[in-house]
Amino acid sequence: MKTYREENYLKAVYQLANHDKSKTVSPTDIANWLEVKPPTVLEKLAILVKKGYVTYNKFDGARLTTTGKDIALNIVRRHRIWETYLYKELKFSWSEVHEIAEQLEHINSDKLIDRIYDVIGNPDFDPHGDPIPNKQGKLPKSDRRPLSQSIKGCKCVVLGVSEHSEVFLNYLTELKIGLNDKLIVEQINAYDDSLKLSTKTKEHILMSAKAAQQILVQCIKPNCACK
Amino acid sequence: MKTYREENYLKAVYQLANHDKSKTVSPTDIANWLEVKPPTVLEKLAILVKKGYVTYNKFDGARLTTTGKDIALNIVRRHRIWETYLYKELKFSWSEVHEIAEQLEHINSDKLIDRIYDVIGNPDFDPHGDPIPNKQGKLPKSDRRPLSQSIKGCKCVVLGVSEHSEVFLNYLTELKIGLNDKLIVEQINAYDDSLKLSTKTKEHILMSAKAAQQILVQCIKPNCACK
DNA sequence: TAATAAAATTAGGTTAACCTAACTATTTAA
DNA sequence: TTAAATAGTTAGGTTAACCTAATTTTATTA
Repeated sequence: MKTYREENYLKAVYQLANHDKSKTVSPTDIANWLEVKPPTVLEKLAILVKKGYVTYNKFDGARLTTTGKDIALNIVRRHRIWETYLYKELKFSWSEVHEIAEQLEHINSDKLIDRIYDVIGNPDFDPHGDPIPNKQGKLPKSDRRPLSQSIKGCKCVVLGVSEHSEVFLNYLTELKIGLNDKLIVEQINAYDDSLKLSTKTKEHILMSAKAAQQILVQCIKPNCACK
Repeated sequence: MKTYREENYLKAVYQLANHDKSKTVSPTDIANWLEVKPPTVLEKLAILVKKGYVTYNKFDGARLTTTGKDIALNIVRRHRIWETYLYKELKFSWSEVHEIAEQLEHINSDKLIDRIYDVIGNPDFDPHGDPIPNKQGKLPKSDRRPLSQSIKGCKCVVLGVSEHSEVFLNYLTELKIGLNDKLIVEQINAYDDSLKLSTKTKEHILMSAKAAQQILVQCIKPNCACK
């Protein structure tokens, strides 16, 4: 039996591991993420280890086993499907969908998920550009990297954002930058790495390196030297 | 803070009280309904009494206070809105909606409920004909009573069912009797109280008293002597 | 590298929500 | 009307999920 708490612990491990792949997932990280105290996490980790969902030791931190990852990906799937549904079908805004999806993701009905996934047209990506795992837990391929890694002259398409905060999303809306928009990097300021961009609708957009790090793009300029 | 368990206890008291208004709601009734043991119920009742949601004593059983009733009716509201939504928008069948709505009713987002209530067209009744309480916990008026109380010659409109089991609903579907259908009572068998009915599409339908007790109707024959 | 800070861990405690077993009070029925 | 059955209650126990405080490890930095 998987309770919603157990699901949340597994999802936390998954998300923390993916957020920074170079770092191990420590009990303290999980505790901060879930807003509980480290001893609570240790206790739960022991249970998850016993159930075969994670491995844990002080040096490698917590890692999901294959089974654990399957469960985590299924919750991520449900979350992203609900977010898309709330956004597209029920006309919720960017900033509202996450919190409600956090609750809805724990509703236990495959048929319901299948049904709403059909209604939204079986997309591969949610409205943030995040990939929706399939039923087998496989993520659709997408070659995304931060806009900040672009070089001058690069032409990219916006495929997502790595920050989901309201203030950031509103900032993008103001700049009229949205999913699937094409950006041309006109200039990169060598001093602070800020960018000058142009889009179809707007030219000479100035953007800080900080913001550019949160925008995920794919280069579509043939033979571009960008990484 | 209202947990989903607390919500379920209050809903149970509400439903048991409404199911048989002449009977008090005993700890054992609640225990059977929620599939827990009586001591568990007693314990929870003490908490609910302390919180001011119910009153309890051995002789009157459990009764909801005004506050408790407001909470219970809000859950009933959410449940019936979700059932209608699942049925009408997501094309779930009669027999599937209840179980999923049992989970969805605990999702805490007034905005979500408002949104889906709008989508289904702000109806007063759910697909079982059960009234949907408004936000203030007021039930829409409906004058319903069992078909079994009809007399010969009575003409009634079907406004609901008091049994929601799959087998019963399938039986009605077979007889082509649905919500808002009109029935004429041709004959009542004095021996076993079985009825002979006719509808627009079918004549001489035989129905047991048992089934007729579960169908809720309103008489639409002017000056009918039925009760 | 020794002192300090931070993280991991252990020990022990709380609360909610469940349980069984035993007992008491109330009904029901012989 | 008394014995048997049923319902209500109390006592005491378990587990999950949290906690704080104290201790041990590990990492950082002066």
